Amino acid sequence: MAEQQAETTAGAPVDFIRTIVEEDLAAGRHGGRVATRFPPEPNGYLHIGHAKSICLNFGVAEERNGTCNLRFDDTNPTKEDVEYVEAIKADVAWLGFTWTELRFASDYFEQLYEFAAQLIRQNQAYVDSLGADQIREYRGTLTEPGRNSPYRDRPVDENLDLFSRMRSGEFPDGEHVLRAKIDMASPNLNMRDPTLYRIRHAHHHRTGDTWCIYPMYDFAHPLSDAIEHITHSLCTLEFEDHRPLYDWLVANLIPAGPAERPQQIEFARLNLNYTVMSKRKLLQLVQQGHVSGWDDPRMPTISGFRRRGYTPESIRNFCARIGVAKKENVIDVAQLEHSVREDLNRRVQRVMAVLRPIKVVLTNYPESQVEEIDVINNPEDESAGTRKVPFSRVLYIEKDDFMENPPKKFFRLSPGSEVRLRCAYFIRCDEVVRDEQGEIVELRCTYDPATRGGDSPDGRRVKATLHWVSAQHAVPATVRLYDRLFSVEDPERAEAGRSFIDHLNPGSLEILTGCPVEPGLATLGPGAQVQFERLGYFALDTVDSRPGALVFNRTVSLRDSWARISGKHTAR
RNA sequence: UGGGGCGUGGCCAAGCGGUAAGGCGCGGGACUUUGGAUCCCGUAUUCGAAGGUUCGAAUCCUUCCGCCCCAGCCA
Repeated sequence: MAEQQAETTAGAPVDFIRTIVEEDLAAGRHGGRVATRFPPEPNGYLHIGHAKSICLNFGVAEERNGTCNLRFDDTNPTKEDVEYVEAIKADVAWLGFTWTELRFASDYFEQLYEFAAQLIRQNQAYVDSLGADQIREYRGTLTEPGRNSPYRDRPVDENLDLFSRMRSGEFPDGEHVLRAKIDMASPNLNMRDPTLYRIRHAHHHRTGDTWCIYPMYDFAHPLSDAIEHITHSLCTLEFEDHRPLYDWLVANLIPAGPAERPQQIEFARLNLNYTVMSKRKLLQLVQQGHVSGWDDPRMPTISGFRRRGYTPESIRNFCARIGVAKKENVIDVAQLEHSVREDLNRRVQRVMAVLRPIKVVLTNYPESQVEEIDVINNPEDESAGTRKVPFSRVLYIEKDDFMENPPKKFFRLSPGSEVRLRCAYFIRCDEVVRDEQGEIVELRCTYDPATRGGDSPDGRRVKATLHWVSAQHAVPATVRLYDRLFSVEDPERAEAGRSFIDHLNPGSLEILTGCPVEPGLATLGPGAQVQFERLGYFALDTVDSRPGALVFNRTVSLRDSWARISGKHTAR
């Protein structure tokens, strides 16, 4: 009973695709095998939307002891590049998945060519010599049926001859195409004699100049799935109308019985608010220099999130939480941010850094004295222990941790009030020093020697604890504060005369220099992740940070209820 | 106006004829040496709408409404 319950709980499908997989398994289809594939085209970097697909495909396979191939859909040489295949492999691996086989659609070009020839022999494909414009005209419209091409009834032998001459390079681009012979009157436009092969005299990043005809996605994909014995071919909703073609090709070229053929199942792609997700638009951001590259920490790319300080676990948890369904969706970025905070909170060390410093002088603290204060590394993890942080007479605290005329809900430092310096002492502000312009330059305070460690023996309480850095021991750092790339929820929404570029958030990157951080940070390695106490999670930049010149990227700020109370939404 | 999909709280999402899970967000409280974290409590008399079937409907039927996708020799 308990055993059975554990089994149902652990094995319960969590979405409609897993339900289908389970039913197929129960029905004994595919001999109890589950085989999926993640099929990116190497024409750009992977983004968070791909992460959803990756988690689904690899996840379903893992759960069912199945296989999942990484297959590059490299059928259009003009848009693709090895740079992208390498980046994609790195991103999938970083997310923590291991592919069963690494494949390329181009591995199958010869087999695909044979399949095409077979279709011709079966009188189910023909070489059309209409131009692209004419083909479009003949296709008809959404409401009107198409017309047969005058070349539709070419004899099989002529088609075979023409197709082989297309392959051998006898014709220029666009002269002929190979089309499936299906039904020009079909209400589904994808079935109106879809193009299977086109001539492209282009260099392919893997096959070089071996080929000058390339298969279309609609032809290559189902057959590649069949070649790899894929059982469940998961893709996004816009391919729903292509399924009849997928099934037509498999049924006519693959001997397997219906229950053994690969099955295409569509799910809704991921959309996130305050960003754009299409490769075309991301490419535009890169090419026009609105961001520093595909891995700019503001980009919704896997590499951008990685550089920003996101962990693979946080992205996988995010994907697990948003679910898989067929409804168009727009996920709130807050959901993603929640996932990183949750993960970083339990694993990352706390550290003190002051972003916008104001000097505090402890007038009753001995001039040359330095104490090594024990500071807690991670209150969520006792085993993380403590570290020594130098404390002295002159310190820096955060500028907005002080207010000369505080509103009632302000608990931090103000004239006459007492606060705690984290793990150190209680201090009280006695005097505010200004320069000629009236700017506050220094706070003169007194500390209570009896409160060392942060507790008062007399039971006195304070309402706030501030982070601090000893001025003479501080190491300067550059800190990059990232905010959402776009200032509107849906930058892609069509608006007369406006492009998504017009919605870029001018404040998406704020760079702070010379920020005093505790000396221990000088030894952190690239990519190291920490929490700046009371501020947020930060990661040492993997590209620009140097041992003597630290550069931190803010991954995400801490939740800040004071910001909500005070109405200041610019997270510090 | 043809075809294919989808409509459950602000955003996701379970549910599949027996009387609305969960997460994010939001609001309130407890606790707190991060105004962090954690912990409580609250947040849809109602499932796009209207009819119908049924003892009983988010779940079945009918009609209507709304949104998305398709006319690449892109994927």
